[in-house]
Amino acid sequence: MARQAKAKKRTNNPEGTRGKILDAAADLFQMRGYHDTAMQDVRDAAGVTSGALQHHFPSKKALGLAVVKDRVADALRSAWLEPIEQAPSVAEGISVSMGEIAASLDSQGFVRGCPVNNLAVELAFADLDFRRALQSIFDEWQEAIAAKLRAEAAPSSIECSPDALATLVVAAYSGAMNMAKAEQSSRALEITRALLVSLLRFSPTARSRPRRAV
Amino acid sequence: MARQAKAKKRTNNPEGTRGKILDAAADLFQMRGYHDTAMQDVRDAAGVTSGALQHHFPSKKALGLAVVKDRVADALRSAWLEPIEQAPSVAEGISVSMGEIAASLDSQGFVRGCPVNNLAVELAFADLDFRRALQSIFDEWQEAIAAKLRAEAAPSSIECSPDALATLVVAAYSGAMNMAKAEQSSRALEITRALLVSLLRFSPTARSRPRRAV
Amino acid sequence: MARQAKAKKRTNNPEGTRGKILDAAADLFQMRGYHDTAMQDVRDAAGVTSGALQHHFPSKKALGLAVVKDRVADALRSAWLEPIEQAPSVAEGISVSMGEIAASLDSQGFVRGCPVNNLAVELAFADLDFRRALQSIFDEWQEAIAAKLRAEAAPSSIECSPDALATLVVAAYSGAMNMAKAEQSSRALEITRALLVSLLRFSPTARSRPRRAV
Amino acid sequence: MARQAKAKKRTNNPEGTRGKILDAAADLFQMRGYHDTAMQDVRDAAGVTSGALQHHFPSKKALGLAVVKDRVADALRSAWLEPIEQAPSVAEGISVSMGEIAASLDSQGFVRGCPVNNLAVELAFADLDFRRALQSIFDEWQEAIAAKLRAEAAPSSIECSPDALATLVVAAYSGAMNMAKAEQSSRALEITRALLVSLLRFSPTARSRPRRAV
DNA sequence: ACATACGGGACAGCCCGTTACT
DNA sequence: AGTAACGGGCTGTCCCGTATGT
Repeated sequence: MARQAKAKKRTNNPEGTRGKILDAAADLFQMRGYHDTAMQDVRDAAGVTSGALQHHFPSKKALGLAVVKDRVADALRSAWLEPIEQAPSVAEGISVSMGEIAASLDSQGFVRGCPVNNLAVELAFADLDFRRALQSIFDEWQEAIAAKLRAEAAPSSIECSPDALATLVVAAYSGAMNMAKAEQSSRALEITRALLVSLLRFSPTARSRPRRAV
Repeated sequence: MARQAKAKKRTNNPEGTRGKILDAAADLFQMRGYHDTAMQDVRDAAGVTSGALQHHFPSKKALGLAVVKDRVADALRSAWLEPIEQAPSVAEGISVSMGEIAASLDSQGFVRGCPVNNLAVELAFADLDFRRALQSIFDEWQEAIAAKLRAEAAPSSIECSPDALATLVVAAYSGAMNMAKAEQSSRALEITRALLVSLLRFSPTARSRPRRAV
Repeated sequence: MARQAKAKKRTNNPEGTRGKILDAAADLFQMRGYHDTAMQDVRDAAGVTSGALQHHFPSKKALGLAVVKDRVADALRSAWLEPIEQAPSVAEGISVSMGEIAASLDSQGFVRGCPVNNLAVELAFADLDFRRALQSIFDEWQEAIAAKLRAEAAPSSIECSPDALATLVVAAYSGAMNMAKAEQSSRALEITRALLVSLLRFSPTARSRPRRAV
Repeated sequence: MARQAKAKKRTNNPEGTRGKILDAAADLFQMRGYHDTAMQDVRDAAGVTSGALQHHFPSKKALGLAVVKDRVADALRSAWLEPIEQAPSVAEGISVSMGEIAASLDSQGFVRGCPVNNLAVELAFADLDFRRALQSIFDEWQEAIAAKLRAEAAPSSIECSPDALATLVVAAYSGAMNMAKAEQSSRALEITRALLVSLLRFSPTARSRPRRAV
């Protein structure tokens, strides 16, 4: 995953100082949280000096927001948005996304949690700027799922509107990730994936059989 | 000669002092997070001195763990475990719990998030002791729901086992709370509540006609 | 070593709380120094509570002075004063004292230093009360040696007066102990002992043939 | 023309700042001891800010070790090593060194003790790093004297080897300084100086008589 | 652009002592 | 006599940000 030939769509100038800082910061923020990460930790992890760090990010908050916008958002895109767009159905897209995440958790051996979640829980209430940045990520996330759901044939009932279902999907995933973090296991993630998939297959939008949830 | 009445009188009240500290800490940890809360904030909020605080909680971590065990666990019990036990069905229990939480959010006007979630996301990965304490809360939570589900007649398929459903419920709630925190609104909570309830009503375990949710 | 039948010569009331505290404090002060020893360390080492400690010694300084008077002075007496008094000559007395101290250092495997020295160096300059207490110990020490020297016949030259020689002996021992502490070895102590002994044997005050050192 | 014009101007002077800190720390450590000196005292005495102090010395221990290496060692050099090297004989070198030290004590009116001694007694046992640093100072000290003794003609017996004599000299001085500190007087120092000098004059290196110590 | 020096403020933990209580 | 609660204050360290220097 490090220096792979295949470039991301957005050119992040991975060789640059800024990129190294963002990588290090994204990693530390996800692992230890924003407040428990000192700028000096970022500095050390990125292998740059305070001056260089200061040059690119005038404050810790600026760095945090940049991480949200330039790293977390991208991570979400590649882990969720793209798989769902390219999948034949929402159910399969979710299955793939969550499956791969769970698999990577298992291979890693530990669960650091979802970066969107982590930062949202830690900062959304206290800081308006972070809230806005994270909220727009959540919105984009739900909208991507809802759009795909809408594209899947049959009209849905009010209670099971695509928007509502999308919210449930994101919520269930987020919460499952929290639980996975608390128990350092992919168990909750796998269970949630299975239930979510079967729920979506038999949701009102599917035609094959009379509606039977799960 | 004047000695100013007996204003000097100090009254020992260990349980009271301890309780005040825990209350203040639980509040601050939920609102601002663990790392962003200074011991001095706790001290001030509780109206105690450093000495008293030190006496009851020798370290910040000890205070944090005590908050988890003596306050967060209790909050979960009264907000989730008891309503579910006393409700005629899981669906109704969940509906009541989440409904009341959403209602209190609306009346408050802001969303501080679920204390279990908040601490789990911030601390579970980095600190083993917090992880264990929070994990046992998650376990208890799921088990309470699963037990109630098991008591609701019809056997379920493997995928829809009471345990799995319970995990989904907790995950969906947790994630919805995260989203609610990110957007400072009870929207995600309400949507998740509605979907969860309808899902549970029509799940294999339900046999008779749906009952009215709160 | 705990509840042994064989009592020390001086009855220190080993069963009493006060004695336990003094023993623990003397030990800690010698090992870690006065300022690096917390009252709580003393409390823990002595196995008593803060209240009990407070009851016997109203302040840390009071405890320190009590240690000087009730423990350090006694230690000096049994390690130096008595051996010298009972020895046939000063040279032999010194040889015995320093030899035994060096031997106990070797068997212990570490050098904690001389308690008189340690406290004098740490406290004599800053605190008048400690200075006085320690100074009187130094005085007693020198006087005991000088008295014995005076009793050893031949008159001495001015430069080699008994008082001066006694000062040199105490100084050489103290400094050797410092060096022993710095290098954690009895080397300096042994060398100093040997030189001191041969010096005293051939000093103007000695008249007869040298006697065998212990 | 006051320096008021460019009040904002801050001038970087790393060596100067570092030196000021070391000077202040060396002084305080000698006067009040290591543990009784707060970093804030150093900060205030040096007239620097916490940030600057932290930048140059990341911890109190680092500062302490730097003081030993950059100040105490130098002080020893100018007070002992150089006088001895330049003196015609060891005896005279010692006489000069100790005499000047005693004289400065008298003119000061108080005795703060020998910095090597003070730190060795306070820290050598508990801290390995300090022990090593101080031990190497003691070694250098003895070696300088021993080397000069070796250069002084006649071969010596084993017991009165130059190394042994050097150890005695250092020990006697150290201990005398301890006593001087305890009684706040140069008395012990002067006595020790006189005895040491006369001892060395008649030491094996003198040819006139068959070896007879003192 | 990057690197070092510095400013000033906070934070968690500790520590000595006093006071209520048994 | 002995225990536990409590009162304040201090200490070493850290941390974020700015200024200087190259």
